[in-house]
Amino acid sequence: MSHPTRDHILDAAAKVFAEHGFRGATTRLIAEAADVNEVTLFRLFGSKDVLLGEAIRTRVYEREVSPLPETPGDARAELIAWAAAEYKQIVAHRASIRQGMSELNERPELRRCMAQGPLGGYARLQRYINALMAAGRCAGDADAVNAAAMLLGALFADAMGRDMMPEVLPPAKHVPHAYVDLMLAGIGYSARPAAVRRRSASARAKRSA
Amino acid sequence: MSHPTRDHILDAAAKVFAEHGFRGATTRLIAEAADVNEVTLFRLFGSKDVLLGEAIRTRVYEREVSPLPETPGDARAELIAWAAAEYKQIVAHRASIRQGMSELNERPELRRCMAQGPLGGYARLQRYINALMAAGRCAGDADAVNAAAMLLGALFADAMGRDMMPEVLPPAKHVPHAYVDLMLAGIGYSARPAAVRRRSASARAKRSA
DNA sequence: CTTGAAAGCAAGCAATTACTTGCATCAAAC
DNA sequence: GTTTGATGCAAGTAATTGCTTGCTTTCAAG
Repeated sequence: MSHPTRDHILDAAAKVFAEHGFRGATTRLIAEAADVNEVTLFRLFGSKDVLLGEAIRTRVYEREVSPLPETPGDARAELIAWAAAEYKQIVAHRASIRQGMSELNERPELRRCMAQGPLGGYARLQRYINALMAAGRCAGDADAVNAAAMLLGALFADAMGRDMMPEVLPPAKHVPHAYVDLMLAGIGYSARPAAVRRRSASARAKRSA
Repeated sequence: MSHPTRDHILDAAAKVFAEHGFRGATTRLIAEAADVNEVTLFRLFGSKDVLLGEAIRTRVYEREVSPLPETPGDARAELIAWAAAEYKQIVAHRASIRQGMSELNERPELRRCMAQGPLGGYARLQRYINALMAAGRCAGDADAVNAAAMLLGALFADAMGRDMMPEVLPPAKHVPHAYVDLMLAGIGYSARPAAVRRRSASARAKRSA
């Protein structure tokens, strides 16, 4: 290739990183994957650290955030759509995410940009659940932090674990609605807005313990 | 040290692996951590692969399985105790687990022994939930696979994410009961055995969507 | 056609790493 | 006291890796 673009090289670098991790992503491997002379990497980026840093930042962690309405309408449908989008992204980047997490000890500067995406997701979901609660559409004693952590955690763990042990997980197609429904039931959600609220199952379980 | 034991070296190797991963766990680093001459490693184990393989297998993935009764009694208490034990183990080994997951591409032979522990947990939890259902103590349309995946997934993701973004997660002490209560509420659990079952919140949500 | 910037290519360098070899040391078994 | 077996130590080897250098090729703008 006579005019390799920065983008082209960054794509290749991100791919090699996803497969082999930081140490395993040698400049020779990256050059080969980009179909570019190794020297070009150094001329364009200066060092492996800079190249991989930019690749990881721009190709993995600067993901678009999925939309979730500020004021809940059909909560189940909205949450399933949102969860499906989040899940899809995590699955798509699962290899890079695994590598990134394992690199946290040795490259702590990545922590902030790694946490950025997930943090946004948690915050958005918490706001949404709080809005549901404020509208009287779920149990009054529901905890948005717990519920958001549980749903996003389940999505994350599912995406990470499916490669390793698909047989104990729900079928991939059911993932978003399976976890969303469980979470909604967990916070005592009812589809009818402003319906009369009973004590939630959670409250019942707690009281009787 | 004049008589370094295999165990001592394996402990050190597992520790170095947890911090630096497979490639980063150089034989020099391991020898230094074990306070042993590097040559001793090769005399005792033959190669880095064998040494680290045994270290990972015996120190990380051959974890004891937490007990969960075959026939549920006080389900909330039993599940919280079990979840707390599982969570504690995941947290304790979180660094090694991260490294192990990132190494799956390059050392697929570890997959089986890596999945062994989690698989047992999922299976055990699924059986327990099915027993709850059979006893009529939760919604008849509950799905043990989904519920088990959600609870264990939340515990796993919480343990993995807490280093990176503790601020969006429940306080560490609340983790077991927070997720267990959400899951129980999600499957429509009631503490009273053989109580009259209403349609679960999950079923309500589904029907109205 | 000339020129200049950017890419390729071959070679190499210094550091690291897995692993080996040869020898000295030391402690306990006989 | 001597043997024996395991360890430490110093040195070295071959391969890998990040990065550099010097030179040639390419290609489009002027």
